[in-house]
Amino acid sequence: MKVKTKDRIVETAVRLFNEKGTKSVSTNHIAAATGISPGNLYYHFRNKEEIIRAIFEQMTNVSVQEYGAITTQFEPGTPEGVAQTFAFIQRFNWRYRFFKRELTALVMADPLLGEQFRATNDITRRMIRASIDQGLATARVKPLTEHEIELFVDAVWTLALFWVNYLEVGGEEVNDATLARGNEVLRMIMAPYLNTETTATTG
Amino acid sequence: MKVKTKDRIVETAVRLFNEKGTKSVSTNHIAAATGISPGNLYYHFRNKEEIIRAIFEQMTNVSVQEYGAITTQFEPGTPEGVAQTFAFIQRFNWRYRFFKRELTALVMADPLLGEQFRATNDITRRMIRASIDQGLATARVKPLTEHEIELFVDAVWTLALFWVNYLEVGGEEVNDATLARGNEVLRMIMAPYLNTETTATTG
Amino acid sequence: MKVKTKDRIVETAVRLFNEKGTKSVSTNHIAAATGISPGNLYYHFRNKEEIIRAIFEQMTNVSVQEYGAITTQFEPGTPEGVAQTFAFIQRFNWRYRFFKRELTALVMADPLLGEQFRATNDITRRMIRASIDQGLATARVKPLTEHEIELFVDAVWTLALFWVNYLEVGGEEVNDATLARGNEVLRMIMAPYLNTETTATTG
Amino acid sequence: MKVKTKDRIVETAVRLFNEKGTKSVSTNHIAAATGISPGNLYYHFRNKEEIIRAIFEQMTNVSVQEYGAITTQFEPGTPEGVAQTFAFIQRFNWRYRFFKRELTALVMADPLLGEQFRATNDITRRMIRASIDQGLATARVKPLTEHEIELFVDAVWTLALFWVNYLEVGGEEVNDATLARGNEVLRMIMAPYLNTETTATTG
DNA sequence: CATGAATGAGGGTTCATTCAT
DNA sequence: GATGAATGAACCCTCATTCAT
Repeated sequence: MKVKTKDRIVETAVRLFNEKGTKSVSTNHIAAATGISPGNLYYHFRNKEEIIRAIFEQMTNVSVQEYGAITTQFEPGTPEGVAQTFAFIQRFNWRYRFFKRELTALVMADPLLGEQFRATNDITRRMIRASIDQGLATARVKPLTEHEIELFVDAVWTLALFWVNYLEVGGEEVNDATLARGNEVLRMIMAPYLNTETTATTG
Repeated sequence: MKVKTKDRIVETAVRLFNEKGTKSVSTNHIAAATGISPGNLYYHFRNKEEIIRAIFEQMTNVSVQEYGAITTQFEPGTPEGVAQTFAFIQRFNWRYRFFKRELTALVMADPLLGEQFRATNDITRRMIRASIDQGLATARVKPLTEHEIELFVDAVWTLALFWVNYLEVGGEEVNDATLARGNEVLRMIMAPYLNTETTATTG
Repeated sequence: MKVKTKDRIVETAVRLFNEKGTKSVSTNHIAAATGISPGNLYYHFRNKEEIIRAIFEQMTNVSVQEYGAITTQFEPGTPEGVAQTFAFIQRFNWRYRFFKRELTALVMADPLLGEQFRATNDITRRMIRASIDQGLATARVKPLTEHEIELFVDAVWTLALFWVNYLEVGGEEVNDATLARGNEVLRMIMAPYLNTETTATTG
Repeated sequence: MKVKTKDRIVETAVRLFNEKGTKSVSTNHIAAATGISPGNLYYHFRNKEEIIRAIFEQMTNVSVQEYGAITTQFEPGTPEGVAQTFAFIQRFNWRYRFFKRELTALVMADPLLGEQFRATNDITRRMIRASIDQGLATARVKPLTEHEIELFVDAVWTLALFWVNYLEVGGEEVNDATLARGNEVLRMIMAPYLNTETTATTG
């Protein structure tokens, strides 16, 4: 079956947005790069914001699917599970890097997108929280107060969300090596709070 | 002495950029909000990019000055020094929040600015590194390998750079309480690597 | 028997044109509101102008039919006949109000429509003239010179044509009461030229 | 002193609107016909609506000035005064004919303009009313009930407002002769309600 | 130093219309 | 009869920038 025009538009938009940023990419650019007329683009999307929202929906689908795949292979909360998840998040953030780069601006400009993002963000936080709780239950994680757990989630999630940005603004190339380093940083943060013999390396 | 027009332009630009983002704020808006004519704005700055570069220079000056003030009052590497520095960085990131929000885009659009930023960024990394080295020398910090030190710098710097962004994208208000939480997160990351009796609170 | 698609298009177009004006209503809007595809609309009508022409034809049919019905019930030229006719014209002008509102523009944009309208308009004028002539013949109307008759037709026809517009531009609601007032105005104009005992009220 | 660009835009807009209607005349057309760039047009007016509002303001000024000039020369309420006023209104309606043609649509599309127009319209109605009251006081006009006065105002004002439209939709040329005929119609309506020797001719 | 009118390319978007299915 | 994706010209409007005064 032929690839739908709507999907081609989304795909092209992601590519161009990653290359030049949403503000520098006009709908006419997207149309031209997709090989369609401006009118046709507006047949499929009411406006530019809707394209971005469609991208975000795609992101949500991708992350649900891929994260699901990871959790069936690796037990969440184990070092291997954490490493795989972190690696996935980085790949994801790189694939849609314009989104994280411009996140605040996008969310400020489109409240609807803001709501959607916050909802997804909350879910993710809760998943991290659940992983930690499981670690506590199985004694893989050393005992922590409620407040400490919250701080821990913040630490982990900040790192996961912004590692790619961190590399970019520092002028470092984003590649397997630098992404793997992010995972090492994560392990270094977590290590002191884990019980003994969990020191397998990944990457 | 009267405030120079050039400075008023920069000040106004920062405010408007923070409110609406650089792309949504036109040079005519800035001129109008400053209370001058568009022509006059272009007498003081050759183009929009130059205004942003001027802002960045101001940022550099401010950070050198204020960080200098902190280091004369608090010994770097001590918990209090770290807390004060972190707090300053957060205030700073909030004051120029548009800059961090759009960092990648700005840097991509203006290579000159990119170089300047990377230079400053490197200096900051080296300062963090120096703090840790001093901690190792005074045994406040537990022994670490070279590689671990690097990872440690990454962890600390990622958090310091993106804590405000993290709050913003999570829909949390940026205020004293949430900024203080960032410091707590930082302390939690650092604590296991410090020697004993370091439990001073900040706020 | 099912209502024909062509008729449903016309009906929908009249409604939308009345609501938003012909220029603000696109053929795609009409198609969507009719519940059909744009392609299908263009199967039934070659272009937008043809839809408007079809509406005008409907208007002609409606007015012939309804005016015919009135003349069988009420003798033309009698006060009751005049009142009924005036009331009908007002209902008609309201039903197709977009048409009178935009008349000049429509006629200027589509010469064909212009010709059709002028033809109909002439017929109507001649009908009014005939009524007056009959009134003169039956002595219901006081003697008038040829020139006076012409002026009389102008007065009556201006009022009949534009009463709804007059209400609209004055910000008055168009309803039974305001339309009835139009008839009173008409009676006031005519009264001095009629012979005595004709003072029955209508409404 | 050179004619201001802003005034030239208004002047050009009136001409083009009269020729083709507001919807068919784009801001780019106006700019081109004025001999300026699109950007410059938008330097002087924020949008198309504002141009139309500026035209309306000009109309208000013109009518105040010219009507004032008439009332200093001719006593209001006298046949000559009425004739002069009617003639002025017709010249005025012809000069800004697009406005009356599209009045309802314009007012529907721009509520601000609607308010302004209604305000002006009310003032005019009150002026007509005052003329009649004066006629009653000086016994130039035969006694009338309050209700009759209201109807009289409606009759006169409908005719004055829409005579030009009436000519246009009837396919008649608008010129001195046809405008003079409008005055004759007006006289014919008024005559029966006036006392004796009023037979001055105009046009 | 400063004004403000002016430019013109380009942005997002709409729309009448076509055509393969 | 009907669908709906597709076209491309045009529309309203914004903006960085220039320049005569």
